[in-house]
Amino acid sequence: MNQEVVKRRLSSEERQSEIIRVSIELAAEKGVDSVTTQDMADAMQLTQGSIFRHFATKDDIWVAVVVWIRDRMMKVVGKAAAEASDPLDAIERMFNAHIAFIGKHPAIPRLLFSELLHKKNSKLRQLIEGIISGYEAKIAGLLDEAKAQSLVSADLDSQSAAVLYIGMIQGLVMQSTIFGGKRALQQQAEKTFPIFLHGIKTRSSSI
Amino acid sequence: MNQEVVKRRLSSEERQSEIIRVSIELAAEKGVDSVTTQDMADAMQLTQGSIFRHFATKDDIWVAVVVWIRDRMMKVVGKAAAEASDPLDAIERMFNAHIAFIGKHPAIPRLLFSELLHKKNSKLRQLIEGIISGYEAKIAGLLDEAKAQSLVSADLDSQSAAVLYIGMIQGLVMQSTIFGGKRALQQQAEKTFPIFLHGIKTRSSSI
DNA sequence: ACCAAGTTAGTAATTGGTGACTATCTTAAT
DNA sequence: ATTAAGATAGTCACCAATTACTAACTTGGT
Repeated sequence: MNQEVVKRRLSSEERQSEIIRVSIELAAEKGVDSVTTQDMADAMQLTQGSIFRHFATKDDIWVAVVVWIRDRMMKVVGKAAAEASDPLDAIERMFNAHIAFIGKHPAIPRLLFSELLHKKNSKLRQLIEGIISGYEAKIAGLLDEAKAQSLVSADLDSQSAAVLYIGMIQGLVMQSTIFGGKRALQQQAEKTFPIFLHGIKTRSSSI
Repeated sequence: MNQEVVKRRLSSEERQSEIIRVSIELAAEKGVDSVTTQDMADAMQLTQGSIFRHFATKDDIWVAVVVWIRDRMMKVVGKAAAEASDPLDAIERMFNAHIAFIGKHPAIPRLLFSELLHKKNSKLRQLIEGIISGYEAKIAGLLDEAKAQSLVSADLDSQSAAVLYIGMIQGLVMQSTIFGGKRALQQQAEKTFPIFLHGIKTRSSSI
């Protein structure tokens, strides 16, 4: 009758991963700020208090979430870049990897951009700032290489182009947040990247 | 001794404007979600309860804020576009007007992008979606005109370019949120726009 | 191989605090 | 004198964190 679901007891490490996972899920649904520890517990069929067996404070959970994201993203994007033949190819591969990653975890850009950035918190803020500015620096660096190889315009401002690159991703995410799901994201991304690419390629003397 | 500040009593209409004003200010400082009605009251030297003489619910305040932003932005951007000589010029003038407007009210993109977009609320969400998609449609429309006048590449996807345009603004805002103030925003914007512009101009057959 | 002792994850109830909203009184302005 | 804005003092709901306790593993000594 009572088909009792086997309630496994998880190790603290496993449970921490579980908490991180559901936190990301919940943040995708209702936004970071409105996710409560009760929500997390409900999503895991656990009591609210037991969360604090595994994390000292709720803030620590978000820190762990952002670290998780950073590590996964670095791995995925880094692998994509490693397979590239030249700097421009690397940027394109990173872009595609990034979009695919976001498609799998729609909550992530929402977590990184904007919301947590405005917390006084400092720990979280610094973490996120580090991720974004590191990413931007990586793109700018690749663009400098591309310039050295004459793949892009010599008078291109690499940093500004990197800002546009990241903005492009933000714009695509917002677009897909408003209209439709991830299918739209992929398709829209494919159409948008060439415009960016053309923007950084050699121009005809005049600005 | 007690240099009693003359505490004027405002009409409900005046007080509503005041509430909208301080709400935007506070949202810029600490993010929309963490602004309380107590914060607003403090900022106006008023008691918390009095707020509700002028707005029925807190949500109504944010609705009023977004409506205020929409009206101001439409006016500023619309005027900029009206002075333009051609569609591309209109886009550039709109961009500059938009950046200048954001420079004056740094909270605004934070209000529109992301945070309030993820509220179930519907009223607010619809309002914001309307603003963004309307803006995007306006840009896409101008790009279509530009295409008709052969000012941009004939095979340009106007909608994708509009996504990139909006993303560019988001990227610039985020950039200036992380590093430095509005001075940086203006300067960075001037360097970034030409890259976008070049991206939409005539390309050499191949994509 | 066994089991008592120790350890750790989970529960249930509670605490301290905060925030939106309200009912009632007070006062300034016409 | 009337009335609308503001003050005061609440209520109610929610939430992070804690505490006292229990159930389920793990392990070392026999």
